[in-house]
Amino acid sequence: MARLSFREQVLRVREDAIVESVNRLLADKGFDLMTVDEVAADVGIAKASLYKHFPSKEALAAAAMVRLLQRTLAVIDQQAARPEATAMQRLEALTRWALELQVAGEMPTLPSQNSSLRAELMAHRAYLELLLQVSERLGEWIVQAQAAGDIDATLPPEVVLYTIFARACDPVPAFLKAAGQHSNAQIVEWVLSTCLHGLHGPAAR
Amino acid sequence: MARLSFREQVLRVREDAIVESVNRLLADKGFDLMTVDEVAADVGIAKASLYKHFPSKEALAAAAMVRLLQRTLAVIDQQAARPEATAMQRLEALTRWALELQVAGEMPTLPSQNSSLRAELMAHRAYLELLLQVSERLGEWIVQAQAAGDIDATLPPEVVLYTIFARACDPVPAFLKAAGQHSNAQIVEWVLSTCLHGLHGPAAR
DNA sequence: GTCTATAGCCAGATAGAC
DNA sequence: GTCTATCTGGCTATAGAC
Repeated sequence: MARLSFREQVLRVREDAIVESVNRLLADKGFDLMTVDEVAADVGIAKASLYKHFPSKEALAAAAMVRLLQRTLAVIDQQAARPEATAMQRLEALTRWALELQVAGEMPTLPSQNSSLRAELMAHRAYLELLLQVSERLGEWIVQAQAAGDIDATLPPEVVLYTIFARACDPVPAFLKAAGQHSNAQIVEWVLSTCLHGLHGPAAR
Repeated sequence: MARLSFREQVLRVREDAIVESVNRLLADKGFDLMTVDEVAADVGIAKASLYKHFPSKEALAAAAMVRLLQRTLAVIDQQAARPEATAMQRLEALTRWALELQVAGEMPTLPSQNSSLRAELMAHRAYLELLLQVSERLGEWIVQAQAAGDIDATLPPEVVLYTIFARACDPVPAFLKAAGQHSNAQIVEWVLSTCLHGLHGPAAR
């Protein structure tokens, strides 16, 4: 890989700072309530400068989602490197990581309804590529976990995949945090338990 | 109760039509993407006339939520009238009803992040009153189901309550509908199963 | 590439006649 | 209470100087 010039490194660092701000603001207020002015103010540059780096608000959101998917893949790699772990344990670890990210207020979430945003995401190659990679690698583990009897084999793998994905925007952690009576770790364990064992709980197993 | 005059009845009917439109638009596009112009056009009146009935966009959303909670209470009453049913069966029936409403595209959902909306809801007495009623009546069934061993007794009842509430805005049904390969009834059963028994499924019971 | 200043647009809310 | 026409503010995006 070619070495980056100093100018390019500066550029890269600045863009990282932008995407990190976007990530936090998306986690905080969501796409519709996040304004480009806020992002610029948070990064500490002028709004017009922002638009030199990213052509639209949608592109900002897409960049934040790409960053999230890259981190997700890193966690997947990390779990894949545990030879002693079962597929189910890997899926559980990934889901726990996502929930921890969420209770820490660092999980960006996009409205699935906004059509201009959807259009831009569906045209974003890096995003689609990463989404496909994540889906495929989780898909393998899901099938393995079903074969091992750890996941209900009558569920289509896509149902399992979406159910795991949905933990990233589960409103339950936010509600429990708002109540203010429980630790983040406790909240994560409860939500993870209801995801894996349902309301009935793991008692009978 | 005093009989309503003819004028009052007309008013009531019109407001019902407004709230029904809001309900569908909220289910369709969500609060942020729903415009007051659309609501007016959908009802077939001028925007200014809308504002004679409801003082703000937030008030429109609140009215839709009040309607939803009233219907929820009606379903709760209906379940309470089944003497042979267990608390768990009643909770399950209510959750199934909510999921059916969602796949039918009739479940209004509000962004939990919007603060002006939250403020207006928290100041809306009828809404709060109904929310409290629903929570208390479900809370009773939850405690009973825990005592009967149907729900994990180590979960705080509020965790169970929020988990059930969250089925109303679960993104999984919408994703599965978008895939277009499954019937609405099948989708409801899968999501209900993952809610009650988790990914592991009911096999071991 | 950074800034200040502003264009252009859209949506929530209102004025005022009827 | 209904309408048409308009106000107002905030937001995305851009022009143009440096």
